[in-house]
Amino acid sequence: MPRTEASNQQIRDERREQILQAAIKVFARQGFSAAKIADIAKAAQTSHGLLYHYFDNKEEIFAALIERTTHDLQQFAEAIRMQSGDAWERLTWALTRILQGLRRQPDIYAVMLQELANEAISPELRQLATRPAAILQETLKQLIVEGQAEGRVVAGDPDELAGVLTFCIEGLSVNVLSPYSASVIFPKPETLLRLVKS
Amino acid sequence: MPRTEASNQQIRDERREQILQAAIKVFARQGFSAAKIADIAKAAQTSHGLLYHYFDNKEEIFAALIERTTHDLQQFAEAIRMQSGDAWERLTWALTRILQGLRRQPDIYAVMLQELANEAISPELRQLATRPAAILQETLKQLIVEGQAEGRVVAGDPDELAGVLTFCIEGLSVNVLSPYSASVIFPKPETLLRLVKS
DNA sequence: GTCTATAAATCGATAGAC
DNA sequence: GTCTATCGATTTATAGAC
Repeated sequence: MPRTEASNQQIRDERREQILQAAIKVFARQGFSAAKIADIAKAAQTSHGLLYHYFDNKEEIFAALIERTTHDLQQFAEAIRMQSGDAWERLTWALTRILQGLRRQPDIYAVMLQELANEAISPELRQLATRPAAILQETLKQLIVEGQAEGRVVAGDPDELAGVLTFCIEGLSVNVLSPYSASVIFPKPETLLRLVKS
Repeated sequence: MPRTEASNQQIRDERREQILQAAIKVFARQGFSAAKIADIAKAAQTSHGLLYHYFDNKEEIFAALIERTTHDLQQFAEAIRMQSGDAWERLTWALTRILQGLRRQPDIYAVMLQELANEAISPELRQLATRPAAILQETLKQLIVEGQAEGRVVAGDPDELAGVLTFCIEGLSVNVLSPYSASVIFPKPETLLRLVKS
């Protein structure tokens, strides 16, 4: 009995997912350039030959990761808008969720940040890589602007305030990934919120 | 007339300095792994062969950078202690100086951060690379503890507070280095200080 | 769909001339 | 002290068998 087209498709989807998950881990810990195709293949428990069956090259894998992250963050932004409560409550909720996500999976945030300035990546891809952080920052900015109208967020340039929050999250992600991160203290949401509280 | 020993020494010192300055730029923009010896040599305006006359290998260059940065930050910490005024005033001075330094030379901060989690670097070197950030954080912590005794710094875990400030500085440095950093807003010292102000 | 073997290119590091 | 030529190892990517 031959494999059906449907089950073949399922196999492909699973493999692709395996590879992407492995790539996140490897990119986060080695950086794009040092990450070897063989490393990703090993982490995904496949041969490196098969990897080229799913992606044209290393940049394609990276691009797929960035696109997924961009999509995830857009959904997150949407979820925040759907959240009930005033802007301050939604800002609290958002930062709490972000810090939780960072605890479970710091890898993707670290990839996002580390490759921003990396000239080893093509300019087109690097520009793509700026998107997730931009979405995050823009989302926070919206909440800050609304919060200022409510009087619960301190006056001041909302871009500056959203930027500082973003820097914090990015800096934390890389520190968490360090093998010497035992002493890294995860800030509480309230600690970060002090930055913008009026 | 042959070159004297003294002038030879001066040539060596200058070359070494040229190479280190070039290495900072290249490491910051490409990361340790993607940074090619040829790139560093070109930026330093020497042949790549000569580079090996001054350093045994790529890791040695990186180690020299880290050591210098560690030394510079130790001196900075000492300068802060020498500063007059209470802890709050010295904390303000310190953050102002750090942000100024980041404007002029974001490269070394970015190198510090980006290689923290990079497994392409030997464990010994990576541990060394944790020192500069640790010194920075420890210095800020001291000021925070003193500031809390004065009542001008908010109560709370000083390690957490110092950590958040450090994350901000690190995150900012990488964003500034990105070629798409036109929209990055340098936070004012007062903005960061809100995180710890009582 | 998956693997192994291999081609082709890149890059760190060395040797030797000046 | 400095350079060019080159080796050797690593790694991306492909080809072809199963």
